[in-house]
Amino acid sequence: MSDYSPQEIDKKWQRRWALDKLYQVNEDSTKPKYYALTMFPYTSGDLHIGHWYAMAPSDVHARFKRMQGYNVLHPMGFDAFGLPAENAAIKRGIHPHVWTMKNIENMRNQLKSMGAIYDWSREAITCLPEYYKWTEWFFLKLYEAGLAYRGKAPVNWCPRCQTVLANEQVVGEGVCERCEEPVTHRDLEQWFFRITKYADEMMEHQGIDWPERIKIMQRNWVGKSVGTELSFALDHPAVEEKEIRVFTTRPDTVFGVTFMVLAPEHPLVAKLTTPDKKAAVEEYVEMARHRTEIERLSTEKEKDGVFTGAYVTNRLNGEKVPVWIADYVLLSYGTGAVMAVPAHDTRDFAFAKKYNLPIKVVIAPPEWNGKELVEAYIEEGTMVNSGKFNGLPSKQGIDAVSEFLEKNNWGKRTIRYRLRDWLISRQRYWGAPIPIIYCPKCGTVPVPEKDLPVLLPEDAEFKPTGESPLKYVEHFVNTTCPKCSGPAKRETDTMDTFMCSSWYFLRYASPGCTSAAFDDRVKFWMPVDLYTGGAEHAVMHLFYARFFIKALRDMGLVDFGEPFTRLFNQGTIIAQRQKMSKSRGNVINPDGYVAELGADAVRAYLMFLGPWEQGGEWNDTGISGVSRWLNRLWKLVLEDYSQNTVTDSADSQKAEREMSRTLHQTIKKVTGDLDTLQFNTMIAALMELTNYLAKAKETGLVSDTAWENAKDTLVLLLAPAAPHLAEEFWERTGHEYSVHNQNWPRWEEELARQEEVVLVVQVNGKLRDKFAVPASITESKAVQMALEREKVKGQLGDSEVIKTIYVPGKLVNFVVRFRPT
RNA sequence: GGGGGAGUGUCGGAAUGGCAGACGAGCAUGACUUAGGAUCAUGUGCCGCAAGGCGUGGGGGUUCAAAUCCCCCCUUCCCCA
Repeated sequence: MSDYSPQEIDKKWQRRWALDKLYQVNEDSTKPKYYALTMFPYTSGDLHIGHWYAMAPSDVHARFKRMQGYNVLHPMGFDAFGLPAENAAIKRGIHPHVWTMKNIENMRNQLKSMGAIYDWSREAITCLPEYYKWTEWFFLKLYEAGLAYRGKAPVNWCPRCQTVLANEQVVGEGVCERCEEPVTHRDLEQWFFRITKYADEMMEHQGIDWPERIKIMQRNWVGKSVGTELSFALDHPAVEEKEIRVFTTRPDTVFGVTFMVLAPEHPLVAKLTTPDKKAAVEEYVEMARHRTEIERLSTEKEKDGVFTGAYVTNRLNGEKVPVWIADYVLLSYGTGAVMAVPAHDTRDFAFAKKYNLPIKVVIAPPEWNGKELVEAYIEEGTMVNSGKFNGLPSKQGIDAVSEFLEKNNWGKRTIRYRLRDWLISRQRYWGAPIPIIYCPKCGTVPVPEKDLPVLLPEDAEFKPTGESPLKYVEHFVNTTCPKCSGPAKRETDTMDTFMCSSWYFLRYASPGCTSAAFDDRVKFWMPVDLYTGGAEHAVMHLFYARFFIKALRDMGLVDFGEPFTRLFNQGTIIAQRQKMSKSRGNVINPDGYVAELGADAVRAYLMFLGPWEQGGEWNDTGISGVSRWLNRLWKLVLEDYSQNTVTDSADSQKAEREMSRTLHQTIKKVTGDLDTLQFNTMIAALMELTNYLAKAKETGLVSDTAWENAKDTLVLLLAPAAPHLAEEFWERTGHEYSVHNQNWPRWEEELARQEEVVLVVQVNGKLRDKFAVPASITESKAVQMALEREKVKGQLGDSEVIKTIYVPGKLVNFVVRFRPT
């Protein structure tokens, strides 16, 4: 028997599988389909162990489903447009296309070394014209459907880099990720997708099996609040506006308003401020400008503000209330003004206390005795001090007051969302061009479908000017209007790369389709049965992809409304107790481990180091443990077995029964763990089986056929986790290629059942003894046997047994009262 | 501040109301060996000579029985503001 040399085995089988097209997928409908998708990687350069952590276990699951008889699609591709490619161009003078394709080449080879069942003939690369042609097409479709529009919007702007930044590039306390300059805002004409049209539907996750946490994040992201927008009358000589509008979810408390607060940046502030307050107000506005939003909204920080000297009138009761400014009110959120009800809002309460503003109770807590509140009462209660609404439960008051406000034209019930439309314009080169032409005569004209793709010109210059590099490529910009054939100009912004990743799963299902973005094969494969990836995409990619599919559904292009039926988020893998990052220099590259210990050891270790959803720490001694296990397996499976002929057949029958039981129990455990993606305990179960079989081999009690059967079962169970080693075993033990085309072993409940169980005996819930009994033992027999045990007798003494608890096959618990001695 | 996780031996973790610590790492002792970061065997939660007692971040509760369910607190990670 030769030694286990994973390097050779890896290469040998990877070559063979590729040659035989073993993992090529077709739309064979004789088997149930299973679409297992892993989020595709960004083409950053090389694959680190984090990528393996995302991909190896999902490959194991896909392989398992394949052996279970499903027609499995488990594709791979590359998210290839994006900023880093452009930065590389600026920094090192390499063209983004060259940089990206080189990275893909490298990453593809690394991926191949993992031994996954990716069908490379279905690969999708988002930066190639054959792909982004259809990304552009989707833009046109959304435009036709009225879901794409152009409008002015503030964008993040770094004054030092002279460039627009994506939200993700604004880090920490609002600074540029590259130069750490504080980011400012600029107003630019931008393209948006009307994702807010789907706000309500985006909060629903009916019929899909997603982690609660992600669903909650998405609901919070939509941030629906039902309330009323109402106005306060303003009568100020210097101001045209005759009212200030506020939004509240608690119209039942409007009678309790004792002041109003404007955001310091509110356009009315300068006009409203009386001369005597001017200095203080200006000073405060200046100070607020230097605070971050986090500081401003933190409830730990004491709220401060200043009085403007102006007043507004509460229309419900005619009371004049002072107008303050405070930085806990943000202009960007809501109307930039809030009505303050200190009695029933925590922040308003603190503010009122600090500045000695009146606190007027309008919602009486149950059994309130008219005393001053020591803290804001935010719960429901009975309306008081509220004119004709007095005595009404506050819950009904919300409707009653809203109705009254509406009748008088002082307000309107409104639903407000935190969700904003999706801004897809990027002032960048390395993305799919927005297929729009601006004609002086015809206005905004979409590029006709037949003219797609709008190709990215190769000869752009990458200066960080803050404008799209395409703007300076004259042969790109200058074009003719598709309508009137007059001279016209192209849109020079490109699309957010999340646009590319919002439909790539459709492309995998339609490889080679040149006449459309996708074809009927999508009907066969979609929706994705299991989607796995990091949770960081909760309110970005996963959100956008859902929106996309809903929009396509409404256009009649697909017949389902959710792209991903089941979602699972794996955790993060860390190194040296920290997240891996290039700057920390703790990035683990899998290549060295693969070269030394083989792909199977890396795969198995990643599964074994902890629960997949928790992630964990990479650790060199940990992988050596797994590697040792594979070496032990090598010996166990390939060394000759010889039955110990001196044993009688009763012993050997018993041993065979036990072995069969262990096998069936392991099949059950491993199958269950693979279904629920609990890879760590699956590997542990396989290790246990290995240890068990090693002992059985030594005793040599079972027949040759029983041994062969046990070995084969082990190899089959191992096949998804360690595909190379299992294939080698399969060949060397004389089976027909390939192990990966075999059926997944089934267990029989009858054979997995224990014949003997260990019964635990407790006295008053404390463990006192345990002994083996037949699994079929009756309650009375079990109790009787327990009472006869010496240790139990000693514990019980002459005390009185009040109650006996029996859990079948598990334990007997005697509840006793000790006699006083 | 709000929302969501997590806290168990020396370490990664297992057990989701019923034997706490599966599996692996580490450590210890022994075997084999010229040698060992190899392999094999045995042991390994803590206190105790033992009988026994204690033990799942801390405190309280429910239960015959709690790592697991409930309440309060502490620590920590992630997301949002």
